[in-house]
Amino acid sequence: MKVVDLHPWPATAEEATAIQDTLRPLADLTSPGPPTLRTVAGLDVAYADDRLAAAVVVLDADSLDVVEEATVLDRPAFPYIPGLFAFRELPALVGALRELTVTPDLLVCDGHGLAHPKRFGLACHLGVLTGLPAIGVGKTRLVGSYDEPATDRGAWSALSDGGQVVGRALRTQTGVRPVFVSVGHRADLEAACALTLRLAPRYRLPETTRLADRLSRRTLTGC
DNA sequence: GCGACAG
DNA sequence: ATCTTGTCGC
Repeated sequence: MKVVDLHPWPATAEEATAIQDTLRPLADLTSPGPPTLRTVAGLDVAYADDRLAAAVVVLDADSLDVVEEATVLDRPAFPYIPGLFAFRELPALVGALRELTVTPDLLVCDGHGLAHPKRFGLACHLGVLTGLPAIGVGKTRLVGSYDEPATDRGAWSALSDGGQVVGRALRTQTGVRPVFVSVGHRADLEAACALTLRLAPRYRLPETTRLADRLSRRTLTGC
């Protein structure tokens, strides 16, 4: 699939923050979500020493069967700084997306979107660069506070930061820790949570990110 | 100054 | 993210 170029690429944290400020207004935070959902892509990155492997796995939205996979071996493009995490993985992830022959209807990112100190996490960034609907599903919190959701699958509570609801703590399986869902691009919070639940029929994490995680690790090991 | 801090 | 054994529980 086609993805816009990433330049200019930041050399400093200040430049990276400036790019976030520039792109933030382009994120669509209120659309109802993809009208038709045929394919869904999960993205993840694995690290070893100074190398990384980015993986994208495209699933059939109904059967959750794998439709296509793509990987890219690379070096971290930026140091890890909370809030600027996206700049570390973006080039490799975009490279993997470019190799896809099918254009997915949704991107499921491991990390946050709106639930970010500057309201522009990885899910927003990838959504804007690709133009595709994107949501963030994080394993841990970056910003905000929340009440512990009820114990049953589907239970949730608002994740609030700076007097604003930036996401939800969503229980995807009864009795497991919640995941943190936030809007990325072209899909509102309600849709993002419904999609997350649909993609996580059996485990805490969506099948998209579980499969992308597996693929990224295998790629790093087998080379 | 002291914590908190996606992956 | 990654380093890592056994162990508690369904």
